[in-house]
Amino acid sequence: MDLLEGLNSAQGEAVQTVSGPVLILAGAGSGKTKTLTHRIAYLIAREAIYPNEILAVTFTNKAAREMRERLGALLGQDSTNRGFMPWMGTFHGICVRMLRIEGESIGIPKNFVIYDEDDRQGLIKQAMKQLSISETEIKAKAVSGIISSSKNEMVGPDNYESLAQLPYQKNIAKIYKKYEKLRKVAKALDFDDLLLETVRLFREKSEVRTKWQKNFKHILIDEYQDTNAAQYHIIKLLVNDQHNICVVGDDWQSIYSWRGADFTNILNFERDFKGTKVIKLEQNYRSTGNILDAANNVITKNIQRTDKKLWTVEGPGSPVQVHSLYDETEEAHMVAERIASHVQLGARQFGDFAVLYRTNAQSYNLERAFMRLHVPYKIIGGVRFYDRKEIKDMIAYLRLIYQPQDRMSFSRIVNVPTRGIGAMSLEKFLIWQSESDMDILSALNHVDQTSTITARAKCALQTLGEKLREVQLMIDTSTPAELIKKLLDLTSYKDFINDGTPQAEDRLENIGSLLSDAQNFMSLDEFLEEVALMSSADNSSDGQSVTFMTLHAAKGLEFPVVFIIGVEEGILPHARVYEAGSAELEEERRLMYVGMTRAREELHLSYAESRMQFGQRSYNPISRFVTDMGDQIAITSPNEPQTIHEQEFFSDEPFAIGENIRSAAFGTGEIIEIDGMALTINFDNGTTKKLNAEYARLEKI
DNA sequence: ACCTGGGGAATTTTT
DNA sequence: TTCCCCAGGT
Ligand SMILES: Nc1ncnc2c1ncn2[C@@H]1O[C@H](COP(=O)(O)OP(=O)(O)OP(=O)(O)O)[C@@H](O)[C@H]1O
Repeated sequence: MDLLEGLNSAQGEAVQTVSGPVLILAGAGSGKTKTLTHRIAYLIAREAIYPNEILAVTFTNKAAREMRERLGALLGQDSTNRGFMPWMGTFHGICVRMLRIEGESIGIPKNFVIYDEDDRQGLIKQAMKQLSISETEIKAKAVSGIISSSKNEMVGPDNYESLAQLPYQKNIAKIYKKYEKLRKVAKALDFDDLLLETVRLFREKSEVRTKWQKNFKHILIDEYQDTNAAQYHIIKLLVNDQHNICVVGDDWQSIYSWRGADFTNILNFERDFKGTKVIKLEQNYRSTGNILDAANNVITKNIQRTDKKLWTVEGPGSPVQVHSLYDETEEAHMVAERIASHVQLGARQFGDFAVLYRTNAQSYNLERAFMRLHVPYKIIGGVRFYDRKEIKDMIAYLRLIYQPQDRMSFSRIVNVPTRGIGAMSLEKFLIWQSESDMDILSALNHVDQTSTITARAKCALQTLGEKLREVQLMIDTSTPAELIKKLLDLTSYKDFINDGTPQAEDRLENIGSLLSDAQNFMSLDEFLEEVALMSSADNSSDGQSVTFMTLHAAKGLEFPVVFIIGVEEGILPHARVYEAGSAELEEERRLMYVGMTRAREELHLSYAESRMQFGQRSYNPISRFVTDMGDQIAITSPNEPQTIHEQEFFSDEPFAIGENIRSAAFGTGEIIEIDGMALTINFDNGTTKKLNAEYARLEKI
């Protein structure tokens, strides 16, 4: 297969410039990701680079999976055969692999566990308790945020302490230190540590660094505009003197600065790597002209940005439509109804649609409306599957037997199901355990040696210890699924969740899904890694349902028809940025831009004149971004006759190729092609016209 | 130690 | 509106 097939000349150049640093700085839908994928295939097939000598970084696991699939297809290989695959994944995923292999040299045990946001907050609470800092003073959530952003800027606890000025900050410094201490005892790394410790590994162990520098002959990074300081350092440490690094990105689409991402990384790339070949891709293959124009009008209002041109050979297509609705219920209803009608018309599948929003809470109304109209949907993001209570409980059991120092997992499950061990006993046990030199499991087995705990609780802890030990002995000889089954059995967990409430059934079902999920893994560490790193954006969408997600989660995706809801002041841009400053407002604008450029053929924006927020009705004006779009947009108000026409129209049968129709403007003719809502019609007067089925008001004859 | 209900806070975005 | 935390009763 010709690996340059289907690429334009700039893309081809990017693929074939195999040595030296390459920067592909290009706008939305210009084929950056596609180019990157072809480049990897080209390196393997033409340049005879071994797959394991290539490091490819994507933004989500899902993007990595898709890239693997496309790569497999290009190379004629099976994408599930990891042997033929490069090192591919998110920064976090790659760091976990690296630390599992090399971490011991800097004191990280092979079986470290990964702490998520909940674990981190839990551990912070424990740290605060030990320091007698009350949660009414400082909230654990706030501390977590500060620790996370410090880590992303590579500010450690000592460093933070020296920077702390206010008493509030000094308290946080104390908590930060304590947290780190507890975290290390628990043999756990939090999300940010994965990056930070990898930096430390390469800095402190030059022989490890040299080994991997030699190994990775080519490094490729997608969505480079959203890399943070730690990630930047990892790259700098890993690139060898050949400087075969290719990064791809678009500063207009940087939307994660709140997480420490810094788009100046991409702007400074040329400075970082001398002799960089810069390739610009300017042709957009995704969206129609009107969508592109409107998006461009929004983004060019930003001051902090590079200049880029984007053009398309597509026609203007239908205008961006702005819908004004009475309230959020009507808004959701409008979306559901329009999608149902489009599909009923026969031109689209449910999977062609995406509904995007600024905050997760906005999906609630959508769900209700879609359920009412029986329109199938899938939510990407929101509550992760692995974040459900019952799932987290089972994972905590697994984690504890995998890493018997994992204090958070133990705290979570010690009394789940209830076995008569309260907060008091737990605290006493943990104090005693941490002063002994036993891990938690051994301490449970020897709990009779302590005198501070009541006999009743001791007995319960002893029994728990025996059960956990029994499962732990099976680790090396059993699959994750078998371990889960054993744990369910020993703890009677199913009886515990089957409490007769209506949700019990869902929970049991979730446990079932967990089991079947686990079947795909051979070893516990593999499974736990997947669980920890799987993000909410990694859910798969299918062709049979409409996709709901946040604007952030939509990055890198595309859909024929996109709805963006809640395009109001206070929501998009979000009210939180008003006081924050112009940089934050510019990021909101980029978010709008990202959302708009996901659409291929149709883009609908909607806003509600009134909206229920916190049980209070609020009235938000239309977003400034809409005003900025220019005049190529069509505004629909709820009570104008247009809506009524649409209703009448949508009750019609779908159009089909070969049917005869009558148009008020052009007379009678025959449909010769259907592309979404665009109908190509051969009129009897000899002309051929492309008309939008929604506007042209065609009548079947 | 466990359960229940009342009161108050909560929503930006996530690897 | 929903969820989470705490107080008080059992
Ligand atoms: N040379 C080409 N010819 C035809 N279609 C192309 C070409 N290059 C890319 N495309 C198509 O354009 C669309 C966008 O490509 P891709 O997702 O790689 O863009 P991108 O630059 O990564 O976009 P974004 O930055 O918005 O995520 C895809 O559907 C892809 O198949």
